Amino acid sequence: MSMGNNYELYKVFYWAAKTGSLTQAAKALFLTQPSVSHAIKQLEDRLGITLFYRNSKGVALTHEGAILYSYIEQSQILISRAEEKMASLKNLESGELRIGGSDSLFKHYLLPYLEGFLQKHPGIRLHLNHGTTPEIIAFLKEGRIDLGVVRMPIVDSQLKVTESIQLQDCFVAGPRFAELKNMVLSFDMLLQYPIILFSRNSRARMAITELFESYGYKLKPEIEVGSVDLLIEFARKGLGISYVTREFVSKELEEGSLFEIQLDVQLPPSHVGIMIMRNMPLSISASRFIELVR
Amino acid sequence: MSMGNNYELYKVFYWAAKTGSLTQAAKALFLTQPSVSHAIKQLEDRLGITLFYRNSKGVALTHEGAILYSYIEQSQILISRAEEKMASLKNLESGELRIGGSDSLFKHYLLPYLEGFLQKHPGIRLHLNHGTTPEIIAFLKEGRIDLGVVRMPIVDSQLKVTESIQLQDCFVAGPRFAELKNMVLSFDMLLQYPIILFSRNSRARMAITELFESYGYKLKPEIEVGSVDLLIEFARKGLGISYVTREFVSKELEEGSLFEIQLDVQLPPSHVGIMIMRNMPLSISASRFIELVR
DNA sequence: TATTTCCCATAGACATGGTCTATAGCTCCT
DNA sequence: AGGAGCTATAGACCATGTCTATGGGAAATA
Repeated sequence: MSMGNNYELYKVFYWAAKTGSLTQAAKALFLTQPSVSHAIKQLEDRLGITLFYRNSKGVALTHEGAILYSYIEQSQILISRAEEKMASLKNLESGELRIGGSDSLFKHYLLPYLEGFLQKHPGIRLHLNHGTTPEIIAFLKEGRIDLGVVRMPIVDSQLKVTESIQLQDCFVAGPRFAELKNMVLSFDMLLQYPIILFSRNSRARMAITELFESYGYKLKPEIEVGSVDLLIEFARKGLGISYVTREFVSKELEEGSLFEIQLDVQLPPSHVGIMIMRNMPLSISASRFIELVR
Repeated sequence: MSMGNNYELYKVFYWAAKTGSLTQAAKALFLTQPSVSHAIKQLEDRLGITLFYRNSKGVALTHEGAILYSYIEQSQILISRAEEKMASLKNLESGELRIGGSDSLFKHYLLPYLEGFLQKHPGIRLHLNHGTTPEIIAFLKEGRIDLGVVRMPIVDSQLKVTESIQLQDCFVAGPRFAELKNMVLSFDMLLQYPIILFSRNSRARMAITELFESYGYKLKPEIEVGSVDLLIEFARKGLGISYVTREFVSKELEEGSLFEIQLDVQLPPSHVGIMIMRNMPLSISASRFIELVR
């Protein structure tokens, strides 16, 4: 068979060589001296090479033993480093957390959790990948991210989605349209005003468009913008009425730079979903982060 | 206690990661698949970290597993190299042979053995250290040479000396003293001629000086030289009568450029001794070389 | 020289734990 | 639906690594 079959013997050899004493090696390894003696003898037998000179002071490497040691020492050091690294990963002293989602969810939903997590675990490197929901799902399946944060609903049998907080989309306007503040509008009335929508095929836009259609209306935006920030900004400047997530404009609503348009139809709420791969183990950092969010 | 206690598990991990399959790893390690499965599970449990994604095609490293692998791979490669190196040492495909002795013994006694040994084992590097007998003994005790080749007798309890071939010292002269060729000389007569001796405190010189003294004569050389080659050369040139080892001038005796002086007293023979440290394991190359010489 | 005190080696009992066979569950492919 | 890959699990078994007890040798101590 192969010669030095049992790698445990190299560990014993390493400590015996390093300490120059079987007794010391035994202490380091939490073994007894005879065990170490036996292990060394066994390694020597398997290799067919005498590795140590024994005398009453201890042991010393033979020439061949010294050659072996030069390799084994490196090998053992690598294993030690590996174990240290694993410990640091486990304790979240190092590692990385890779999250996919939309910019707005990062900013308005995840930010406080991320702050807390990074403060508690400064060794963790954070990677945020933004994209559309299908892109995020693709990232997840490619293993490029540990978890995705998107709007529900998600239907994909490979994914496990846990519902998180509820969000309420709504129409908001700036002071320019102050006359609408205390009114309850119908879709009909709303469509008299310039509408600002998110430009991309976002889940929220598709949902609201469908809702209007189900009532027999066509929702055609005057302006399309590419970011949630611009949706807010344009509404504030009076360029139109923006369809936004209420929770994302809570500051503007409070300070009065925006107000919510009241409609005679209840707009459907949406939920944030946290997606992970079903049947795939979570990275340590990701599972800890999800605990934190929940 | 410490986490990844059993280094055997890393070997299993290495092959599982390398082949991407527990079944393949089992084949490589001459184990069964359940054993590998169990070993991996155990390593994961001990580390507290999931190392592989399992699916019906096989296994794939998790992020953490990949980090572990980057260390373990190096470590395993080093062990493989170590085992290869040990095998090559054992087969005398590499290694070194360090011998101490006198120049003349190297040249006239060991040379043919060394030639044969090196031809058979071209990977072995030879180190020859010359010095006086006490120096050689010191080298041995310091571990700077594997074996020493010197004249007997040696008395040192730390050494194990095996007697090798017998050598006969004698006086030789060149054609200049041809008149002595068929004579049997007494010490008295011999001392009429210029004597050439080895200059250093060599064992042979001390022995012959003592012998003369035991017969009541004082052996005082006309010329002292520092090498055996010069002893021979000076005698050939007729500068005097040299005290040399007969076996070392066999060529000159045959071709007639030197002849042996016959004495009425039998000069004591000497033996070559091969010294090694008692109670210390021999290097592989040294023990094989000694077998060859014996 | 006698004594103590370190070492390491050996013997034999014991139990841990690694390995096996058998089997089940899963996914993908035909 | 069936087959052919995987991996996971259960439980029996025994090899081997570990222990205690002991012996012997060398070196320091007295």
